[in-house]
Amino acid sequence: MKNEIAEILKRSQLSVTGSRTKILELFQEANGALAHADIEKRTDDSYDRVTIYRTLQTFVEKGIIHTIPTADNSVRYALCKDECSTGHHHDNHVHFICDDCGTTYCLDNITVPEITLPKGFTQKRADVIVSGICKNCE
Amino acid sequence: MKNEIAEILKRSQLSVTGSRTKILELFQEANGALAHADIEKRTDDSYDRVTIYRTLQTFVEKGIIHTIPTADNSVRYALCKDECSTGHHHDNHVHFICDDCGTTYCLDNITVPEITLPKGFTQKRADVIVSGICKNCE
DNA sequence: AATCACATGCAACAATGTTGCAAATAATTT
DNA sequence: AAATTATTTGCAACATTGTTGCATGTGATT
Repeated sequence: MKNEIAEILKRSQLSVTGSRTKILELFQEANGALAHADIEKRTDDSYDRVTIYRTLQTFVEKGIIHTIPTADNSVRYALCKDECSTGHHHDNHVHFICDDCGTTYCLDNITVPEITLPKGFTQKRADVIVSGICKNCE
Repeated sequence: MKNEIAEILKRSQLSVTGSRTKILELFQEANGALAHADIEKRTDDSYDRVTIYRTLQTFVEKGIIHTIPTADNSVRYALCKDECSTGHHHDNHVHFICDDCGTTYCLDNITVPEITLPKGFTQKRADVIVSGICKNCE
């Protein structure tokens, strides 16, 4: 719903614009993560490359999306679930990247196991990146 | 030791050259991970940028170093411990990235917890990226 | 020492990301 | 509803990062 998207933007004190609405829509449709290039393709060059970069940056800052670490140098973004934005939890994520089709899944229902760090280290965030073959490619 | 480094290279069927020796040395000195840019700096532009790219690629292929997933778009590399090259284990790594100084630590002594994936997903590799404040910056 | 295979450097290119600024659009005020 | 203000966008220019082909140089092999 357009209205829902507008609400999300306003809640983060962002102006409701065409590009932001469209990009948020894309994230809601995609049930995986998106890279900058994906967004460029799926918007048919309606928006400037720079605008997309800035929109993604803004969304990350506002906690609407989060980045997913990858072993190659391709940054991917995914929608944050509610817990992300409320901040009432450690920023923990489990992601699965398919070696075959490249799709990135957010496994939100899986909790990140506790990790005991050496003395002197303080944990702020933990990401688990599992790679292998996904359910569509097996 | 130069000899030890030469041994590592020969074992992987690689010619022993200046750049490879130097870059391997850097990894042994650094007790963290290195990015391409770090290596460029620490070699004082003695080697071409392309050579460094290719050397890193080769090292990854031969299992001498491995990449570390990061949330920003900076690929980092770290030396593989013996288990990496022998291949007798899952490719699992726990890394710690300091938000303050940016140093990346390989926490080899910490084991990656088992993660139960949804049906249809097959795990090949798992990386845990913990970020926060390291022992030097606390 | 000569040959062969491989590694390197250079040049050129491609992709990705950043910054400043003027024009356009959204939000706010009157 | 129009005018003002604040914010966002697009363009241009640039910076960084990574890739490829090819001639030259160096390490390995005989």
